[in-house]
Amino acid sequence: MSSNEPIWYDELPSPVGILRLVADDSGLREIWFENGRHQKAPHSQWRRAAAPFVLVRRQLEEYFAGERQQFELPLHPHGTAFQLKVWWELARIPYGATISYGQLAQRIDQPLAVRAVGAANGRNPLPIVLPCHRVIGSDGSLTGFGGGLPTKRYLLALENGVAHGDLFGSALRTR
Amino acid sequence: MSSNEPIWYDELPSPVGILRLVADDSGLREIWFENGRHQKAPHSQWRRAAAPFVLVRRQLEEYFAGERQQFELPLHPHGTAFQLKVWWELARIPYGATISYGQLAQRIDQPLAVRAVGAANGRNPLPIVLPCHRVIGSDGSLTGFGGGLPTKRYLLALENGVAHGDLFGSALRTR
DNA sequence: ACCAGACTCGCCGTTTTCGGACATCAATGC
DNA sequence: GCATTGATGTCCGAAAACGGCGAGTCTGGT
Repeated sequence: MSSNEPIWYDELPSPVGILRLVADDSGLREIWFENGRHQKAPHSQWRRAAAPFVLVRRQLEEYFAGERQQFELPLHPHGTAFQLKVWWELARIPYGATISYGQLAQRIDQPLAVRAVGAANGRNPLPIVLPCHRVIGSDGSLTGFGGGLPTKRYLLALENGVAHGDLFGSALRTR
Repeated sequence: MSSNEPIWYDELPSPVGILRLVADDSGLREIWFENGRHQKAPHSQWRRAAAPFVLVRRQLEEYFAGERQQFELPLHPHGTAFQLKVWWELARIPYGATISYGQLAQRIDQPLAVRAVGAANGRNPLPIVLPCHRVIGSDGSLTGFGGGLPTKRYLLALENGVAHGDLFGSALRTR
């Protein structure tokens, strides 16, 4: 049956809404956006606790304050071999940069697996920390984000030092 | 990914061949027949140990010596809800008795789920202890057994006090 | 000419769906 | 006798559908 190992969760307010954090003893497993796309209820056997998330909380707060460009956290995302390959490649996109899905496909040596990369991106269990928001359409359009396009736009604006007030007024095209 | 909880295994010689025993901390999980149908190699992360199987070993030895008619062991079989229902019902078939797949289906209040019962029976992870060998065709034929029909015949003969020598000469029809 | 959209088609991993096969058995029609 | 059929849950394989794409074509408006 499923694992007996304990799973922890907690919530964290942020400029882009409440974040639900999930972790096990070996690292951070998931981050959900409140009202995000794959929103689901915490599993009944999970336990709420703040202690496992002290590091995560601090680094995310620093990130949103514009004071952190890189995360140093134990991560433990779950997925297929292909998905993990894509997700770890995300971590290598520099802060503030953007690449296209096609380029990302090339970087994992599967230049034709473009749609598959898109699908894997769409299931990134650790948004923000694994910066899937830095991947955009080859024509510069944002095309999609689990936490909603405004959030994607906000994160990119944040990383480019743009003033925060214009959550809905950015110059970045939505399409 | 999967559980971190330790899994133990060991082997036990018996009149019907070597038995592979698998257990976790909450009870016996599996018994395989050497050369049985769903024969598989022990998982690489399992650890071999004798201590968890002291009780199991003694009770099985007593059973094969004809000195035990009922097992008193912590069991922890894994399966679907339906399968567990079938398997626990097996434990209520008296020593030496036989019933048909149809009767077994009735006892779990699903008189039509006869084939499903057959399939569940075929996946009994704890043969001998959960006596699937006591389930036979409605016409008295043995019809099938994970450890081979001769073994099924042997177990039934043992439980009926028949002399052991005739492993292949029993009067019980094979079909 | 040029450009923005709308449309088509090929690409690929994952998910979903579907169809059989099973350690059955009783009823039916021939 | 004997083949057929229907009822049940699960597993397994195959097949199809489905995406946070992208390059190419076509169309219509300037």
